[in-house]
Amino acid sequence: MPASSIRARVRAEMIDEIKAVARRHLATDGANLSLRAVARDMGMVSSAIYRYFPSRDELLTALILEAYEALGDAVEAADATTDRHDLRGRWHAACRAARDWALAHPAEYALLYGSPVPGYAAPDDTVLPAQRPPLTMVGILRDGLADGRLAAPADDLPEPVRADLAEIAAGFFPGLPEPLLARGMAGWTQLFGLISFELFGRVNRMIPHRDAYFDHQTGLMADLIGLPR
Amino acid sequence: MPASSIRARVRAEMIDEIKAVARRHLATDGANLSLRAVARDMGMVSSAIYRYFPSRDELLTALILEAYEALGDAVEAADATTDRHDLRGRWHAACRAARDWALAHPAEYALLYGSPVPGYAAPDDTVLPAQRPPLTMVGILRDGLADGRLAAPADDLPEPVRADLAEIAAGFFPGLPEPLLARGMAGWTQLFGLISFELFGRVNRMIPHRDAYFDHQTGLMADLIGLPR
DNA sequence: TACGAACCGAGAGCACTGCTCTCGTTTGCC
DNA sequence: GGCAAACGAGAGCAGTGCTCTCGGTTCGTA
Repeated sequence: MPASSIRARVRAEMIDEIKAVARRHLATDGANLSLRAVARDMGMVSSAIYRYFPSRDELLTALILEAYEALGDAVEAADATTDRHDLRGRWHAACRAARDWALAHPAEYALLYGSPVPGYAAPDDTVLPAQRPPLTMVGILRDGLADGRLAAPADDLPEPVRADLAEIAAGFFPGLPEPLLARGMAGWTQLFGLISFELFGRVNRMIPHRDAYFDHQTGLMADLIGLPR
Repeated sequence: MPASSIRARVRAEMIDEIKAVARRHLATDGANLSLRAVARDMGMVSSAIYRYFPSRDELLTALILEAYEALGDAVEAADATTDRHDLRGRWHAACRAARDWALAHPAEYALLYGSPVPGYAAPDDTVLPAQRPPLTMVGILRDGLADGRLAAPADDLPEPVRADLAEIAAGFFPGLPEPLLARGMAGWTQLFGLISFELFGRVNRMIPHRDAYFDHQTGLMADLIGLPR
């Protein structure tokens, strides 16, 4: 039985519609979202929006959260639908999924990974969703290690780095060797750089064949990690 | 003989002062630069700024250009003051210089490498200065190849990728093997990702020892490239 | 079932933004 | 010396995020 039903339901619908309209504006007009424009699109007055979101930043936060979840879903789904033992295939699938999502939602990607808005501080809610893509990628390494298809590299890390990585491993991948984690994070870092360069238009004029270039670059990181061909 | 002297000099000084004040605002208030605030700081009325810059975007462009040059200077200087034959030392020096500059000028770095401003399109003037850091880094590889301290990897690239890279090589590093260029670009891409992650605060809470982590991560890319220890 | 409280949308208003236009004044070249 | 270009100030326009007030609706509860 719906506790506070009708009102609560239309309220939830309103919130969804505001987010949808805002997302549309984000896609067309770019990052600087105008609350007033969203309100206009909904046939409302700007102050009415404040019944649902206490500020423009809160609206942005809601969009960011959903975007993180969407990106995480895409990456995890791509990984999950690839042969568990095909480590390299999973790596490429995850990378491509992230890129595809970013190319399909450039403004939202910029919201997630672009320059942070000055006054804006990402709330803690966003921390976990933001970790899903890198966790997926490192998960591939863990699986490879588990079934013997992947060997941990013998890098000797400086002690502070090893300790930091050990802390991370303890939280997410108990037992994962630090050198392997380090290489996996390098792969994730490079993936982010690849997508950002492409999306923010810094290499486009130099590299026409972006799909093939992307695959080759992520393949290089797969080599660095040691994923078998 | 100063063609149009006093007035022109005063004008140039005004332009410099506006840029200086704007840069200060950028550093304190973040990316959304307010023309009016700059004008206020200079004891002027906002419309007076328009005598020197046709729009806020033009002011930003001027700042971006100078920032690119500053970053390029820093990276090139770091490389130039390292033993020519110490390839790995040069690589690390260039990477650290880029990171140090970014940490010292976070707002300007965000201007260069953050999400692009919606309406704003980077003018062609910025293309060459923007290429200085990656060119410096690939230059290290070229030097290493020239004096035999570095061997070109035997990656076989997909033909379109090889062709794109060959085009780039032809323009900047004639004769540089495409597989080596590809790995160098992977290094540059990862460097950008590393700095962005650190600056935009995505890994900070997980990795306290950032300096050591940074060096290790850039060292991994040096390994991938084949720079001798 | 009636009432009070919570919720909601509209509207006015504040301080701010980029930018334009006009109006005197100053400046410097022919 | 005169004239045009350059200059700074001011008013004003359209837009922004956000606050506050005012009526009207809705809902939980007594």
